[in-house]
Amino acid sequence: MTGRKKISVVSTKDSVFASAASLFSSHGFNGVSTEDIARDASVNKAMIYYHFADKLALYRAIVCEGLQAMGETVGAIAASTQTPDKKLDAFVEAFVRMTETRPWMPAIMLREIAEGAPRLDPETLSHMRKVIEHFGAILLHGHQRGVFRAIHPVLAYESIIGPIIINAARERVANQPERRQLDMPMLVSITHEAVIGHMQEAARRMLEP
Amino acid sequence: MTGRKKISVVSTKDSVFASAASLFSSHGFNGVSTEDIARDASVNKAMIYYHFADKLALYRAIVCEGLQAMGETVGAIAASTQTPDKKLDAFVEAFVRMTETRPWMPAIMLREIAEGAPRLDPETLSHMRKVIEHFGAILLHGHQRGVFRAIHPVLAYESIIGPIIINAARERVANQPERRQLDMPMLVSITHEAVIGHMQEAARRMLEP
DNA sequence: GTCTATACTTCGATAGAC
DNA sequence: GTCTATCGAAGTATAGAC
Repeated sequence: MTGRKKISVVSTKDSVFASAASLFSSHGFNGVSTEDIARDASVNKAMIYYHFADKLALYRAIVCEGLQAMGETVGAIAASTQTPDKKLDAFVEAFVRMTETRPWMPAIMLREIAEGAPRLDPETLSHMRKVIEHFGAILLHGHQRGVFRAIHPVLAYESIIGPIIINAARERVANQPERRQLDMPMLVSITHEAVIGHMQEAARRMLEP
Repeated sequence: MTGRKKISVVSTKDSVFASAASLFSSHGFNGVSTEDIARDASVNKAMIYYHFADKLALYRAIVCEGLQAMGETVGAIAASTQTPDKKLDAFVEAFVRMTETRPWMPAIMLREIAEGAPRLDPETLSHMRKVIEHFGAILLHGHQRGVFRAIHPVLAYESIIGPIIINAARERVANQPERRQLDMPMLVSITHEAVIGHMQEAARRMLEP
């Protein structure tokens, strides 16, 4: 308890991380300047370079943290003793919950897919791979039990996480006040419970033998 | 036949368009400079500004052309006299064919979703809206005939086009020679026929009453 | 840990000759 | 239609005082 320097509950490093995550999510890596981040975090620009090696290291830290968490969550589901159907439901719900706890991730993931993840370091790529591998294990478990049909694991993976992250990214910008003017079908709001229910049902139907 | 100035089959304007489409697709609007485009098109940088008002106008022309074509294709399917099931199959196939005829579109669409399309002009947005509306008409047709269950049209739309464009974007970078080294599950190649078959089946199962 | 000032680079865009 | 040269703005990063 000695030497408490700050009253504020969040450190500058956390402020930078939070602002950068939000801005990178909205505008992409190249659409955000270090000045934008400093302004949003109410922090001096030089502080970014005190806490992170450079802009790229900051970006990587954000993506790595998110994918690591996803890898652990999906790994726990795959390793559990539930039935394949329950695992599938849990996988869908976990992905939707991730869009709540880390709302910056969906848009970032979409951009990484679009670009082929050229910026990600090996550690982050390994977390990304683990998510797919654990999902594949769930698929295999169900197939061996005869409750899932044979299916290409990558197509199945994309068919489940694709709609979830696209819907989350779409809804995130739809909820921005300045966009409320345009009444587009793309701007409707859908509850997360509805998304979970829809995707669990769609996934179950897709995998039924 | 008077005054033919050029031997080359493609005009400079088309070269600029093609190079810009490919580069924007790979690196995003902010990830590409006008110099990059000029170099790739083997054209002087000033020529870009002769044919297009500015970088943004060039980008918009590319997105607008692609979405207009999609809107017309889906509109024709919705207006046809086929059964709802056949329309659904045709919709899936049309989307996959679009990823072949305009391979730059999937990644661009993913980024536009991630950003909430802040760069698109009203005309382009209207083409985008038409695609969804025509898809919604197919859904309604099937529901009225009792062959599709009630379902949120936006969720259904995202559930079909999401996996298609994500798979196309993923495969596009997977096929780049310099990425072949990393053996990731994300780098497998899947034939378009397999994608069409999978998504037609998944869509049919999703919409079955 | 925090801030100011600045060096260095890249990029979008245009003027003007041919 | 094509090209060279260049201006001005914006962005990354660091040096160094406090």
